Amino acid sequence: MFSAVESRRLYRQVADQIRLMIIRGDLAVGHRLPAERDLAEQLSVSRPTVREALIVLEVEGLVNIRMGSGIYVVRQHAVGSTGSEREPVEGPFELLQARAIIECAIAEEAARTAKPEDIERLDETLQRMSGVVNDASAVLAADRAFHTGIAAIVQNSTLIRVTGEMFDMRLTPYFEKLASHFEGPVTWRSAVDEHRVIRDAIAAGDAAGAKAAMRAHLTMSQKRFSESFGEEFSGEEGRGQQAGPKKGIAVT
Amino acid sequence: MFSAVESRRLYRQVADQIRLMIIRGDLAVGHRLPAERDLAEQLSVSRPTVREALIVLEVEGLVNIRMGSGIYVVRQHAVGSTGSEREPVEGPFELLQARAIIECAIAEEAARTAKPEDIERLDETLQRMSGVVNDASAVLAADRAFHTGIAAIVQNSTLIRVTGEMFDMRLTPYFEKLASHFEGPVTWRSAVDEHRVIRDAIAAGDAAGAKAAMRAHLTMSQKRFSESFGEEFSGEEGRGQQAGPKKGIAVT
DNA sequence: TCGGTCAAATGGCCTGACCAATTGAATCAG
DNA sequence: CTGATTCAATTGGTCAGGCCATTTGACCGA
Repeated sequence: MFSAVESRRLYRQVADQIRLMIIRGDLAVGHRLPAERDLAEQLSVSRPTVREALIVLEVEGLVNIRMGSGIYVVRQHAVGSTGSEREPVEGPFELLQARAIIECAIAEEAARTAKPEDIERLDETLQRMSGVVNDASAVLAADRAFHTGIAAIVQNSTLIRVTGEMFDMRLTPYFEKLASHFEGPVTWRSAVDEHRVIRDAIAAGDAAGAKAAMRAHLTMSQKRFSESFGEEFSGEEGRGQQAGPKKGIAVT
Repeated sequence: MFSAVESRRLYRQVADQIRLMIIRGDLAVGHRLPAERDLAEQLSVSRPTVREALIVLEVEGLVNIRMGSGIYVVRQHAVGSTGSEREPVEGPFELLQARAIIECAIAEEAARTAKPEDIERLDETLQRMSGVVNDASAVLAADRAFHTGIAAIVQNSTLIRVTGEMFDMRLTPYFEKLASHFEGPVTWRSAVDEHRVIRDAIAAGDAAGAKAAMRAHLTMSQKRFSESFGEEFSGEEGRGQQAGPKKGIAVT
């Protein structure tokens, strides 16, 4: 649906066309594309439209644009999670399972390496989160900070990023709309308590305990999510996505 | 270096500025940005420049552009591996450490859940990889397939994607250039052997063994990477990035 | 052979115009 | 009074044309 709408824009179509030529190898890595003016003429579109298409491809990482020189192909396939790499669609339960596997491993590692200042930083996020359970956006930010804060103990920016991205993946516009209307202070307080258990295990250097606590937390989170999700679908079968749910959403 | 050059382009600066406003919460998720014409006036730039900046942000996943309606903030932080979310820059050793933590956890889980047809698929990737050790791009693809194939055993598309992305993160344009010129059949064969050990542990349902085998493989990979990296810098100190290396690069 | 200059080609940005899509207000009909 | 229709205003999409900044390669002179 979104995809169909998107592809109507001319600059997106031009980007798609050029991307296809790159993927097929017609435009080889390391080589230069025709100039913007030439592309515009060949494709019978305006030059700004070509520019816009090339910007799409540059952000995707396929090309490198150099002023005065030209546009160079740097990769044959898009990097990362933009565009088609996001398909097939990842379901919410898949996301939670992935988080369980990944974040448990990170918590385990964090328990082995944590220093007092790391624990202080975790405590700050806990304190902050406790104080904002009634503020939907602030509590989400604090929640995110706690999870990425555990990754930060390992001092690995890839882990921090992956943790943050997985957290953000749950915050699609749909779920964010739910959160802004029906947040649950009670469920957030439960989440804070569960965070404390994780914090304590990490502080104690108990790797197995940290893993188990994170597993328990994410399991509870999944349970809360499943309950609200099930209710959503059973009660709003034909209404589309604009209807509100009956209860607060699950929280980590 | 690359970052400094990039930020000179006005549309990139405008995108950076708007992104910052989104990250800070000045432009809240779900809300509409000012119109292109208004943004252009406020920022004292032309409207096409604003358009180009907004296209950057749309590809990054921060905004959604709707013709006739406006531009809406959909996320507070960029999704995936494009744009500023990549900063701070993730180093190659950080990436390997992250992979060790994440992929060991995935291998462990895979050993608990693998079925015979899963093992057959792993065997196919091993066989394929063995047959293409002299073809740089094909061996990389087979290598990637093995790693994502382990994630696929868990039947979790988030894990498949994260694994694939981490694999791809090593394949920056610089490293791809190295690979295309100086691949190493000997190192690839070592990698295949290490893959077999992982495969065998998974097939045996030995979670701890799978974890240890993956850890050993990624450790060896890191060792090979460190050796080639060190040689690269010591031998080509002032040449910039266009010089070729003296040896093959490390492989997983 | 090497360094400097210059012209051509390239991308970057701007102005102005017109078209397509959306939204909300006003009007009309039942 | 309520619901449907119409229309104007606003929005993004695309184009044409122009000029500026940067890069590259050819040419010339020492």
